[in-house]
Amino acid sequence: MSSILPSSNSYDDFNTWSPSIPEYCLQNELSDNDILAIDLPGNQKPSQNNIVSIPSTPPPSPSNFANYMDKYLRPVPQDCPLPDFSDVDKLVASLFGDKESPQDDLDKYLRPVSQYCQYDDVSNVDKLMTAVFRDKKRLQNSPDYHRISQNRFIPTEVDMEVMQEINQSQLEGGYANRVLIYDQGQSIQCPPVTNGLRFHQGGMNPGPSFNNNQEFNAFMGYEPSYEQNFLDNYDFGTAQIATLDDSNMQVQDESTCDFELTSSSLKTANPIEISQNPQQSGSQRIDRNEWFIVSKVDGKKRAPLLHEFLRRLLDNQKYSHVAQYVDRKKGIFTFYQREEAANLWQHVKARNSDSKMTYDKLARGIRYYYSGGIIRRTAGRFTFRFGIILASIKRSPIEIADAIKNFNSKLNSIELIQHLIQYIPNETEIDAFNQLSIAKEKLSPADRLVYEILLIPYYKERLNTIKFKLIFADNCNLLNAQIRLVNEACTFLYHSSHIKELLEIILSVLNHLNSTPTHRILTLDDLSKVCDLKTPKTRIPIMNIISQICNDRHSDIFDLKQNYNLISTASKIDLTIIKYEIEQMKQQSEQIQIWLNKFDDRIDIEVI
DNA sequence: CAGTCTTTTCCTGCTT
DNA sequence: TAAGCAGGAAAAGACT
Repeated sequence: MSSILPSSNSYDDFNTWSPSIPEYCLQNELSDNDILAIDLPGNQKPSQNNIVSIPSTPPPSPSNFANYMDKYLRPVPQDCPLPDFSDVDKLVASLFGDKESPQDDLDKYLRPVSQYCQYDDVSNVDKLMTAVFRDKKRLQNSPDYHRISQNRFIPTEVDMEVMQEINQSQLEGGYANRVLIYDQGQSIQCPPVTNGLRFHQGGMNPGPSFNNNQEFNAFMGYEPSYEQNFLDNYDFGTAQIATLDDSNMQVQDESTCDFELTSSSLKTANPIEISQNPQQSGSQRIDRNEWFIVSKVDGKKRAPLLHEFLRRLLDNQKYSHVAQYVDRKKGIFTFYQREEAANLWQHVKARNSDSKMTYDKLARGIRYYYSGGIIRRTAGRFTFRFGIILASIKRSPIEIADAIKNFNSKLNSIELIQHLIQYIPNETEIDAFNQLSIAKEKLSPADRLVYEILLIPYYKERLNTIKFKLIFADNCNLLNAQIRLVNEACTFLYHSSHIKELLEIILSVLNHLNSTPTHRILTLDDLSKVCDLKTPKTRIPIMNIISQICNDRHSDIFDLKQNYNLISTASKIDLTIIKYEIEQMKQQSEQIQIWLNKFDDRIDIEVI
């Protein structure tokens, strides 16, 4: 595919597409006094003689711009359309016994993600756009800037000493300086030495080096649980994929947009909030609504039962200081602040009483669950373990076990199956069941269910097969939705002339400011780091200059905002995770094929 | 209003 | 020895 950008190295070509600073001056009728550059070769001490006008030669052209564009924003291959999961039922059928359906379908649906969409880092562009919009806003509203014409702003604070200070502190360290001087001596020095960007002079030129403060993809709290030995423990986790949260897709309204100008505001764009603030005990407000259970049948709200309260407590990071899972997979949890937990329970529970709830009483309530198998004993202090939830299931243990044996996924919810997988008994427990001293009829419902399941041949494999069957379609649809979104964002970016324009401006400015021949040409690789750069003295972001140029000459770039949602959302999707999930699903389906072949009594296998 | 379920309260004995 | 745990007994709130 041909790029809209010139591939030639010639400055002439460069001038035709890149708005260089001198051109910018010329076209805006600015004099040499408006914008100057300091050119200081080597460690030469600065003086007035070093202040020269911007060289007439434009900055070197990033000759590989087009290549970078291709590298970062590769188009979607035309011959590989997105998968359509509309016939996922057929696919499931092919996996679970319907030999008419070709097995190839699975490969078709679970192709490597690289075949659907190709991009490396949408988030870089996301950050850039954020910075540009942010500075535009700041330009318009900030008291720190003074509007000198319709679209021109200068810092209100005149810092006449900035030149000397920069000369002293920067040049001793061997940095070259470029200072843009706006009107009467008001100066913006760029690039700064803060944030790790240094412009080395002389000798080997390593080019700009940046802090290695790579943003990590916050990704809505996803914790990748990479099972190395998943074939051993058969635990097919539900695909944990980023949920498309609409609330995070909204671009802030112009009138309420309030970006901070500190570099940390970008680093924490998508924080995972892990509160470390312990709740004060006693009189703190407890929002009961937070704890209410909403009935699936009639939508009525009610206070939680004790075991429901415990689940919610443990699932809420806010209360991690009160109680936390020691081993989430096994359902083992510990109270860290017992009286705090009791206090919470006091305010949340349905039945009222004048007396104070204590941990002792709370624990007695928990111990009542032992007999039903909802919670089991552990050896640890203040430590309990969840058992199998049968409270909300009306069918008998024998019915449930029967459904598992016959792969009846309609009679088994994914919650129950996951739960059963979670609490598959260990060797000791299996031995205990084998040497049962009491009649099986006298077991608790939970124990009776485990007892019945243990009698089923290949019960672990059956449970995992049913689980895979139950979540496969949902997983496919979720993956598909996310891939589609990334794909759309890639396509948009690749074809967006505004994005190209923006990137060109940024690269032009940066290369111009760093235009001595020995300096490495800045490329798209460097763009994401540019967002945080500020002048050391006046703390003016580089992006401010970019914004100003956009404001003055390319205001149509701000139209990008209309499509910003798409890029912003897509940039939060981590393709690595999607790739991992697809790979997992493939492995699982292969494993299930093996299992299905060994289920000797594979009778009445129900096909969805 | 009775019956049921789920705690709540209090307690004794046992264990760590 | 104190603190925590186990579980019996009875009562009580909430719900059906």
